[in-house]
Amino acid sequence: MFSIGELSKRTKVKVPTIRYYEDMGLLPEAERTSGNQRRYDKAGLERLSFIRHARDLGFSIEAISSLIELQEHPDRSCETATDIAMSQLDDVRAKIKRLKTLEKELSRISKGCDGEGVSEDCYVLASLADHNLCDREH
Amino acid sequence: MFSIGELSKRTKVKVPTIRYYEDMGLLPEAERTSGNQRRYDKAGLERLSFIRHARDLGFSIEAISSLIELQEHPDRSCETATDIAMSQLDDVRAKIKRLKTLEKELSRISKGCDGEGVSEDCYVLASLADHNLCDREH
DNA sequence: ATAGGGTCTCTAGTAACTAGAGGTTCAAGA
DNA sequence: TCTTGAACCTCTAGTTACTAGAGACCCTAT
Repeated sequence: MFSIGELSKRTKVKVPTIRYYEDMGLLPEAERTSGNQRRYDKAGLERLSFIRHARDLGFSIEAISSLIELQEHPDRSCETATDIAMSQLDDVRAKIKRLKTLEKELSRISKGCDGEGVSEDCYVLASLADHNLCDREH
Repeated sequence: MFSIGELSKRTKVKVPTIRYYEDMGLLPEAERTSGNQRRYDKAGLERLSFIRHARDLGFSIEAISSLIELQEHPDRSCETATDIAMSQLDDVRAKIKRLKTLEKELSRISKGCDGEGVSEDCYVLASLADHNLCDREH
């Protein structure tokens, strides 16, 4: 059994965040000492690692809740879990696509006036003001 | 002179968002009719288009504020504006990199069990629980 | 026994909006 | 000119996923 601070160190999840996850129902209510402090065991550690990992992958708290529920009622869980992961994957792919467009535009914009000379009008500001300069819609 | 609804239609920025931008100081306080309704002109339209475009590119409200201030005091503005754009570009590139890693992991996870048969243990849940299955740190 | 670091709860703040309540104004048609 | 209803007004509160702070209490090592 170890304290919340210890759990925090091992999982790299901050202490208030752990309490927040408990409030949100992602973590079960922790056991307490007689002095009301939370104590955790290996199961708690694993559960929190799972959550942390899923958050790192961009799953929302809500999605993680579903995943955890599936874990606890494992009848037909795999398909739904796969669905959740795939929709997460769609999101990620859409974000990448969008960001690549932005990268293009931004690199064009930033290159505008870092040499000498062209200080009369700022190319950055002009580019932002005039959407027509963009290659694509966004 | 046109109403906030009209401005909203033309810029595709929602009405409450326009008011929010005014509160935040991104937009100057709008002129009002005798009945206290906001009225805008071409300058207002251009300013909001600028903001919208910059937001689309992922600039924070704070960054946009700086950009607007530079616009209004154009002495040496170009270098700072370029700096802001470049740091934005760095952010975008970092996000792309990170998302690509996630994409790989997620596509590996989702492929785990969409065939038949393997329903005993859910690969999605197992993958999320065990970070060691990942190719890289994240 | 006591010191000080860790922990407790609770409230409020963050970014960038969005939604709703309750009331007022504008513009078009009768 | 009057009326009606859509659009507008302000203000408060809610969203997501936390983070920060206040003030009080606990735990452990010396």
